[in-house]
Amino acid sequence: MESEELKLLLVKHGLRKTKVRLALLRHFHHAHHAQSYKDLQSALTNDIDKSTLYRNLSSFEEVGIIHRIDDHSGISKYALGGIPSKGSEHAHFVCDRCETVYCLEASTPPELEVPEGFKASQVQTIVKGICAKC
Amino acid sequence: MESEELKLLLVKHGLRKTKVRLALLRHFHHAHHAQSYKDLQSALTNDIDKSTLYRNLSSFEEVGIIHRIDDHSGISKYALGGIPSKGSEHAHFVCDRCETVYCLEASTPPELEVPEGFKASQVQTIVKGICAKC
DNA sequence: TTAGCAAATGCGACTTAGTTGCATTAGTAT
DNA sequence: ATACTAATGCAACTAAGTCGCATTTGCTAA
Repeated sequence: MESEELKLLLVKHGLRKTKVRLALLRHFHHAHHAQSYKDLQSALTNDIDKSTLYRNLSSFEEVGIIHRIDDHSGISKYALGGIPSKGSEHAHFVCDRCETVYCLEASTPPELEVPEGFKASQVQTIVKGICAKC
Repeated sequence: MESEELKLLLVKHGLRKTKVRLALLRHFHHAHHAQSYKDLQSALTNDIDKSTLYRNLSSFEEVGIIHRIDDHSGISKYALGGIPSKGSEHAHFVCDRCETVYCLEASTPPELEVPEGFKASQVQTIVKGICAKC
């Protein structure tokens, strides 16, 4: 993805083109797995303020540029792609050894039985195991 | 479950019978949904030290008396029953309105496809929706 | 181009779940 | 009863994430 395309991505979602945002998006585009706050902070050469970074992650999530992943580590991870809507849901793989989180794009959400009176609207799946690198 | 049974539960797992632990277990036994630290603290009449409570939850989890549930709220919840092993896994239901967490005992774990080189060992599922009470 | 406004940034202080070290207390085995 | 070990309580700490506010920057319309 070219710089121009990244800028378009921001404009398309009504977000201003700032250095921080472009740097973030550029990194997300190169990353092949989900990124934590720390991953992002250490990847970006000139460091970004904590609140700024978190606020941008929120904005990106809100407009659907990225989605937040809870891998049960207590630390949120983020990856390109919008919040999975009905039909586009995908599971996430968490490596037990290196703790890297991958999106399992091809995964289909299972239809689960819920008790009488309960109404399910969304299913979130996390697969734990060992990744290809470990 | 009688007091004697609760004591046996502790002994069986090599844990000492203390007032705090018995109170905790008694409450877990009456609870019909997963309990957070706050739930437990406010349910127990004489309050328990924070570290003591957390340490006991860890001990219980370690020996398999309870299991910890991550409902993506950032707050761990706990419920009776050991860490789900192959075959005894179950999903968890999180109410979008009241945030109560229920164990879906009857749920079967879905078999998910993972990419080449990846090895899945466990699948954790969270179902979001509206519970019977809401 | 520039003036002006709203949005984004950076900074610091704060919140809150959970942890750790340590002295004291209480279970348990002998 | 004794003595040892584990559990408790307390206080101080950690770390992810949030919030208020002053300053800066991007965008728009004159």
